[in-house]
Amino acid sequence: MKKPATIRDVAREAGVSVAVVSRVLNEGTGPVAPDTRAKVVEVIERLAYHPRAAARELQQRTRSTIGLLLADLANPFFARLADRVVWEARARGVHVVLLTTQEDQHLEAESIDTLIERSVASVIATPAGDNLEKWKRLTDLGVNVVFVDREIDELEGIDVVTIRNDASAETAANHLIGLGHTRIGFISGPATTSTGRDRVAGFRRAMEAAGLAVDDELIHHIPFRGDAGGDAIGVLLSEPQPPSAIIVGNTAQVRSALRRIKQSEIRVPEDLSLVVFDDNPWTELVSPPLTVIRQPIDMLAVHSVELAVGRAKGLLPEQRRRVEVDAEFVRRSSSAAAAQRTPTP
Amino acid sequence: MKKPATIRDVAREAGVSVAVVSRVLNEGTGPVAPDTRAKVVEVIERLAYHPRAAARELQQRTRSTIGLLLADLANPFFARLADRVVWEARARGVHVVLLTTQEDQHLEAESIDTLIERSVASVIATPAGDNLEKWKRLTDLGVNVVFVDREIDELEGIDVVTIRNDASAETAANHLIGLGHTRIGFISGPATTSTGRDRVAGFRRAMEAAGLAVDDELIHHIPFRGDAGGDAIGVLLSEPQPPSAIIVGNTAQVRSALRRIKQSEIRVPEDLSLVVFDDNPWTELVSPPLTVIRQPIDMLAVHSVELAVGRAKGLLPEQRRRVEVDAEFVRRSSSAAAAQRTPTP
DNA sequence: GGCATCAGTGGTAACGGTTACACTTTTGTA
DNA sequence: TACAAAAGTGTAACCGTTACCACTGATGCC
Repeated sequence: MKKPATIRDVAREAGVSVAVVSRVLNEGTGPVAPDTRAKVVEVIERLAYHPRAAARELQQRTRSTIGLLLADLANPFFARLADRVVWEARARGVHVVLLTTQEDQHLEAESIDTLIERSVASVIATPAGDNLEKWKRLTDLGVNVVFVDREIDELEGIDVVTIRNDASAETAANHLIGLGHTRIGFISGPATTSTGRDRVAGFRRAMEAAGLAVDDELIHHIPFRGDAGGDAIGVLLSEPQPPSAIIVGNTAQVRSALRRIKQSEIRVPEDLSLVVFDDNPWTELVSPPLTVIRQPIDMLAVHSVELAVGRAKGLLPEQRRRVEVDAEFVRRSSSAAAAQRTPTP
Repeated sequence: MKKPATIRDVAREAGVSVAVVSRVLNEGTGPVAPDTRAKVVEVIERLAYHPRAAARELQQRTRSTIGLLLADLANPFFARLADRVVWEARARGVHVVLLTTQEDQHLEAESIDTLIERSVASVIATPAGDNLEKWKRLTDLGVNVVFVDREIDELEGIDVVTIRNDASAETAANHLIGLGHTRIGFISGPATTSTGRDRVAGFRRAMEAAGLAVDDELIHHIPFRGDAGGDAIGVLLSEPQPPSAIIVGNTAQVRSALRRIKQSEIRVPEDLSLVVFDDNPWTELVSPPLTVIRQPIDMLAVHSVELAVGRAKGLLPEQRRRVEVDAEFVRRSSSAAAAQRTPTP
């Protein structure tokens, strides 16, 4: 456990000054004679010298790291997003500090503080609650913030990357309407999140455009964590006039919703058509394979990293960006024509 | 975008020296009069002062951060592991830098360099290839390394946390043997990984103990990434004497294996019994619900963080630890008694 | 009353890099 | 040949924090 070599050790060993070593380290910051460079490189190699990130960050007041603040890694949607973000970031020579909020406002606030202390150049986040001042403080400090998947309307100066939530929900609804369904249930995320609201808005728009009434009883806003999906299904199915189709617009609740349906007598799609928001590989493995709105996670990752890194390097125009990507509608077997059944007495 | 306040700003504003502010910041490093403390705290609050992590790290030669080096976040097993690790780490006031290797040796080597530069106190990792000297260099530098899920035998001075892979495979095999299966296929991870080898070893042991021949043709070592699971299934099923049961001991390949089976005419469990290594929530949602070896991810996370943080604080005895946790066998409907069918002509 | 102890505070040298600037030496050009 | 420009190198200040040490009074104890 010998203490690691410093830049001065290298300089002494190579018979040059620290400035020269530093210039070798940071290509392009000044001229170095080829011979000298070779010599220095050799010594660096021999001493297994690694410049310490902390010292570098202290001097330059920013660092080549982006913070990734996600709601919940146990949710495959976020897990895959994280995977892609880490990947894309690395392709650009940038590292990622990962923090999770577990959808908790306090943890989110704490995490933002951490990111401030870490003086990251940019932050990619899925905001959970409102923590308005915290986010504002972060941006005031010059940290570039990119919201992905969700957003907070009240905040300015923040880039946003999302899927077209309203349009996606509209597509899903139109699909079911086209199949003859008139009573359609919708399970969404919390009304405090933009995704939770936007999807419902798109759903409403489709229904209204088709001249169908929207029964508020059939719209459920439930949290992303926990197992509220099953309960929501239970409530919907025990309505006096239960829906003949349900859209689960809350990615995290698909599993628990599905489990509840399996436990019941309800057959899919004969008794109930189902469309879910998800990008899980297993949606095609269950019976019947699910009709899904597939979120283009890769695109979300690419764009958010692009923005985060671009801003950090000052390559982008001042004007904040809003990137919306289309989700893909994948029809499988969980949605079918509405039964022509006579109304139950 | 005003530049953030420093400890000197706080000191000046509060009318004290920087030493006092530092002592307020780091409880227990020296006496501070109650009045003075209150005053300083007030100023810190007012200036929204956050000590810069970089400066702190430079001074103390370590930091309160652990590196988490995982193979593949898109794999739900690792994703959940990451989630738990981040969670457990935070509970101990420690942050996590996440890196992924995508099962690639070169990326792993790069990542280890990064961790050195970042001067993390500890690293929790799922080693991919051998990168022996890299790992050695890391430990030589005094970084505490904890391998989780997998291990590298040749390396000393590294803590290990795994499930009892051999025993789990043995359990799975015994379950199938007990159901009357005699030709059992096994799909494992790469032979270069300890999990890949250990599971096969346990399988062999069970077979031999039951006096059953182990046909090497029925044992497949395949990578964790990609879709080799489907191909392996294909090969197994087109054997002259196909197995009546298959254990998929490669978590990452369960999905692709399952998809292949769905595409075929084979019925589960009538024609083929299936036991898979996995801890995915969806294994109970497919038809039939899968018999699984459930890996106790929480335990893996708790123990590895415990070790990583404990070592960093010097709380643990020098002696390296090896923690093995039991996996849980969960019987569902994908495994059934072997058919008493007459051999096909 | 003298002296050791200690709470409370301030000054300042590290920590390990980067970088502005000064200083040689080489090269290019009139 | 002379002189300007450019290439190559070294010195030292700085980034923001902690830790060590020195200093001042107040308190305790014989």
